[in-house]
Amino acid sequence: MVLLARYRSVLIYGFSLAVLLLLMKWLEWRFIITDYAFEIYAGALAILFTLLGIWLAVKLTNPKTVVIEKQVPVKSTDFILDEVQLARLGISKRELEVLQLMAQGLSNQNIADRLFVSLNTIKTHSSKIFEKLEVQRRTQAVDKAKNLNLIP
Amino acid sequence: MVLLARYRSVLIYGFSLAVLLLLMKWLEWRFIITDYAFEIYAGALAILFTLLGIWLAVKLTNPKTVVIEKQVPVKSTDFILDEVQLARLGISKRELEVLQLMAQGLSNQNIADRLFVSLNTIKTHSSKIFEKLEVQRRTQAVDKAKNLNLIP
DNA sequence: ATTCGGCTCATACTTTAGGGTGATTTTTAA
DNA sequence: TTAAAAATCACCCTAAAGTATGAGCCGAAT
Repeated sequence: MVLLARYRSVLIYGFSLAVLLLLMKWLEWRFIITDYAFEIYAGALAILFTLLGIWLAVKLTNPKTVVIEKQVPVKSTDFILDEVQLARLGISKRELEVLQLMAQGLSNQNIADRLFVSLNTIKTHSSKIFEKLEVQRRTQAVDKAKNLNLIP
Repeated sequence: MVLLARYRSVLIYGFSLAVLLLLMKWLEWRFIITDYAFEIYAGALAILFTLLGIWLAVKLTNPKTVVIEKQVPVKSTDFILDEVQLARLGISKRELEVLQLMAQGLSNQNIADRLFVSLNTIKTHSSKIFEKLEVQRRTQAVDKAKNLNLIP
């Protein structure tokens, strides 16, 4: 049934063709086609089938898909670490790691557990981070680090 | 000249039509069109002009455009407060204010000074914020609030 | 081989943050 | 106007964060 619906246009076209040929036959019987009338007949036929062809084409043509890029504000998932800043401030890999976890709201104890080191180690890292970022508190560090593109 | 280019297809069609009519005239002169040959002639004409019509339609039809919105990440400098979330969580104006300053790395004492209230007041606000955001620390609160679009 | 930076850990101490409770005063909305 | 919500503040106590200092370990560079 889907096939029938899909090729409905083709069927209609075929049916129309048959009807037209019958019509032509009838016209042939009805009038004697004279030489001068032939061009008119052929012209009418040409126009008719041209229109039929156009109609058929329009019906069957698949719509061309045009991709239009619409600018949609998306929370930029892309983050590019500013390694220049990182080097400039002299922040080590481990310190950056701590900074990232800090930004996620983890306590020093949490971070220590996560990295399998002692609480004191994290405290030391934190202190160095604060020194290098020239801040006093972790919330400041996180804020500044985000602005400097050190963390997402 | 643009017009000429635009309607080139139409011109070609018209030219083809003229050529075909001439051909028909020549054929007429060449052979005596007998009754039995007429249907074949008409059929060929029909098919020819149908194809011509299809070709014409395809050439002239403007492509049906289907707009597909492609999400392009744009760095969103703009921040729109999610008031729905704010209402859902029951966070008051003052609390949001405190939250914003908290996100900037200010200590409770700093915030108290900034808002001309006592440290205890800020502590109370903080506690309520943490309750409503279901967090334990200010760093968590800031992180969560940013994800919920409560603060920039 | 030795110096140096990075990572680790510890102890001691201070400051800040956070939890709990209770209370007063505005402000807002029914 | 009156009840509810918001904002204010205090006191006490605990937990977490931050400061200061010293030290051992290890790998890379000189």
